[in-house]
Amino acid sequence: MLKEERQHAILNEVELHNRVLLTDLAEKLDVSIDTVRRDVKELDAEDMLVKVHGGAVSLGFANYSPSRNNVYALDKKIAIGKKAMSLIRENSVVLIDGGTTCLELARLLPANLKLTCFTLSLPVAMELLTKPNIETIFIGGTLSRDSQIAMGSSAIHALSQIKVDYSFIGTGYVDAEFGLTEFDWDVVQTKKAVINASKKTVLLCISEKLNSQHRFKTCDLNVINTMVTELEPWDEKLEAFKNMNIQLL
Amino acid sequence: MLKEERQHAILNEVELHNRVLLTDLAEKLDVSIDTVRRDVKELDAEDMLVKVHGGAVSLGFANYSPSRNNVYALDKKIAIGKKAMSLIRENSVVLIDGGTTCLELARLLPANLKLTCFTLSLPVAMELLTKPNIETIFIGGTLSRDSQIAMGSSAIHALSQIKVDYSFIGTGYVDAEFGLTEFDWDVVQTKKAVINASKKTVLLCISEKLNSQHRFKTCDLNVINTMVTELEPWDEKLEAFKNMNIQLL
DNA sequence: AAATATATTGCAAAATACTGCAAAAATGAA
DNA sequence: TTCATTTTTGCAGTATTTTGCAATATATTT
Repeated sequence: MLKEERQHAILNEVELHNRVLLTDLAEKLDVSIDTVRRDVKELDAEDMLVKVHGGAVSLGFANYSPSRNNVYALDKKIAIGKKAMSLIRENSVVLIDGGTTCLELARLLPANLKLTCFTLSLPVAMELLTKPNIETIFIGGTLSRDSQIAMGSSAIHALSQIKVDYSFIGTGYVDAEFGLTEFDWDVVQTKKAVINASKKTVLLCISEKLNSQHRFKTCDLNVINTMVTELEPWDEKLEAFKNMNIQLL
Repeated sequence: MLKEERQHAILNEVELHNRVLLTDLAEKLDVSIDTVRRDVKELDAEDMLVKVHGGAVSLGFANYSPSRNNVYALDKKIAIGKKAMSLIRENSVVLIDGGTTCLELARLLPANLKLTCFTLSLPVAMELLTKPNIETIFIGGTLSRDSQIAMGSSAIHALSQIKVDYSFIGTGYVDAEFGLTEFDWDVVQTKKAVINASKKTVLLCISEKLNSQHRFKTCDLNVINTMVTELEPWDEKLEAFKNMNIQLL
């Protein structure tokens, strides 16, 4: 088989599936993984696809995936995502909310993890679609322009039909006493529906949001099962949350 | 055998198969491999084919590029989008399907147009969110990695709950006799649901797809109200579609 | 921190390409 | 036709490219 031929086959696979694993390509094309890796490297240099760890994604996809250039406190959010990852078991069913912290969690999901994943967020959905082993189900609804999240009655109704093992949610504000609060009423309604749709709810939250509040209340802290922050467990900022029935990560 | 004759044979092979191995050519033409190599080298210098390590590929094969591919039919699709735009009235409720042609329509929607817009397609949804006066509602469901579209029973159920003024759909293949067909069964099911959810259905279709067909049938042409192509109304390719009850744009 | 998966690097074997050369074939003028 | 000239062809030796493997480094996952 000609090298050019093989590279065409790779491009076709990538265009068709948007993301492919090098191991799959090697098997399908019946060459060593080194050869596929070299091919993908060349094609990447020619801007025919984008090489990623373990595989390749199509240009179209790489362009849709939102940039995280100006994400506030990115490293903290990555740290939170990594901690939250430890809760996810293979073949479980989870829901990932919108927001940049939840998006980081979606990014961190390994390509080989088998998972069923619900989401309300367009960017999260885009990210999940790059993972070959994740079945992604989008909860439809009216899309909010600024948060790029499905909301409204149809989203709430769709959520009422499911029960996931874990949901990972963000919040605008959190306070040990007042619980989770938001700026936006519709967001509150949707988050309530998310919490109802999950056996366990995990709150992802950077430390800046601790002990802050706003007008509309999503829920009390005791309905949250786990709170994940980037802080070490003994950090004093977490003091107020310690003698509540919440697992702190 | 004359050299010229042999080179013609080589070109034929290359045109026919897009790729040839020098070893195969040498055997088939019953000359040494050095001779075919020299022939291929000459043909390459004359830009009749592209010589590669171990063989040769046709010009089309060598120039293939997914990104360039996308801009290829872009003008046609933009033309179609503009024509389709003329059907959309302010404050109406429309549904825009997935596919690159429908995405062009979404791109062309003016920023000041007030509209309620349903869609199943992630890229279309992203695009619609950039338009300040369009209310976008995403039809949820299991997302297909390939087409980035919501499909499956939940999408179909959600579609059963709505009735839009116009739906704009694409198709894999269309034939005057066989109607609309697709490669993928799930896509067919979803498109059927889309058609049922709309008062009027508009098919957006570049001329390359006319008179082609595949395994699974979406619907007959008579359930389509309007077909939009980039062709002029009097184009002969449209002849077969003219005495059906379809508005041609 | 350990274990696993993926990447990179250098290397050697195999396949392919290039060079120069001589024999064979074709060409063309006497 | 004949013979010199040119072109074409195949061969042998040498370079280059491609490929898979192993060792090492890096990244990722547990």
